[in-house]
Amino acid sequence: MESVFEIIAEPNRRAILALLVSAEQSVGEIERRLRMPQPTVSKHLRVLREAGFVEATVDAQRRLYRLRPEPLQELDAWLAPFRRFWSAHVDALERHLDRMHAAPGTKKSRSRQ
Amino acid sequence: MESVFEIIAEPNRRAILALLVSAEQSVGEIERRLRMPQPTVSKHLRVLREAGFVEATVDAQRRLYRLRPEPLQELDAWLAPFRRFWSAHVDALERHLDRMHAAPGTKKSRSRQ
DNA sequence: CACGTATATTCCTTTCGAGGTATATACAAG
DNA sequence: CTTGTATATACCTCGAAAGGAATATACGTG
Repeated sequence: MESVFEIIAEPNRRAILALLVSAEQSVGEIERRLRMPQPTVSKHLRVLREAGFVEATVDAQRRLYRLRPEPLQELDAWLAPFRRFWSAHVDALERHLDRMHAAPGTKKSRSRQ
Repeated sequence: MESVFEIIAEPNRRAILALLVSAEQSVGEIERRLRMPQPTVSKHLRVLREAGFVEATVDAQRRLYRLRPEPLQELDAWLAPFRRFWSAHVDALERHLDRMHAAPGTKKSRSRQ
């Protein structure tokens, strides 16, 4: 389970991350809110911790988990080239629609090129 | 393999997507460029196709695969809340550094609260 | 139609990760 | 020191997905 991508492939882990985005939570709180067995929560938290997605501070017997930004930023960076791609795509669509609007009756106007 | 996240968890699939971001490619081209056995390429392309990441057009015996934006946009949308989180984080860090700069000698200035 | 090329599919095997149950560890309080 | 609470870990089992090898399908050409 090397990569950021594998880490967030697991739905329960994504749920935990989504929960932590608002505020830090103890294991028990996560357990209750997500209705997830405690060992499951602990195991996923371990994975998230070792991958740098979360960090914990000790408060008596509790551990308070909070989000760390780096791995998600890495994911964001991975998306960058594709973002360029799809904005180009939207532009192309807009131009296409513009052309259709400019020349309305041209039924078989020429697909491709 | 339901989710977008599971699809991109596989490194070879990410490589294929990265390759297609510049231009459409035939299966053979992908095979050569990524030095991947042909059945492997075809199987990953199937997964990507069924998940809507790519589409193919037929050109004689070749199939030309190209990227589709939607699933990656979905991923981008999932990231949005976290983006808000980490920009807040950066802001907090900046404010913190500003304060340190303003009051330099205050060694044990008060952790927490 | 036979053949070559391009791609898809099938079958098999192996690996890995997730969940469940039980148990260990850590801390607080009486 | 015993008990209760909070969290972590160990062990086991199961399913799913990836890779390899072989084969099927589709198309073009002589």
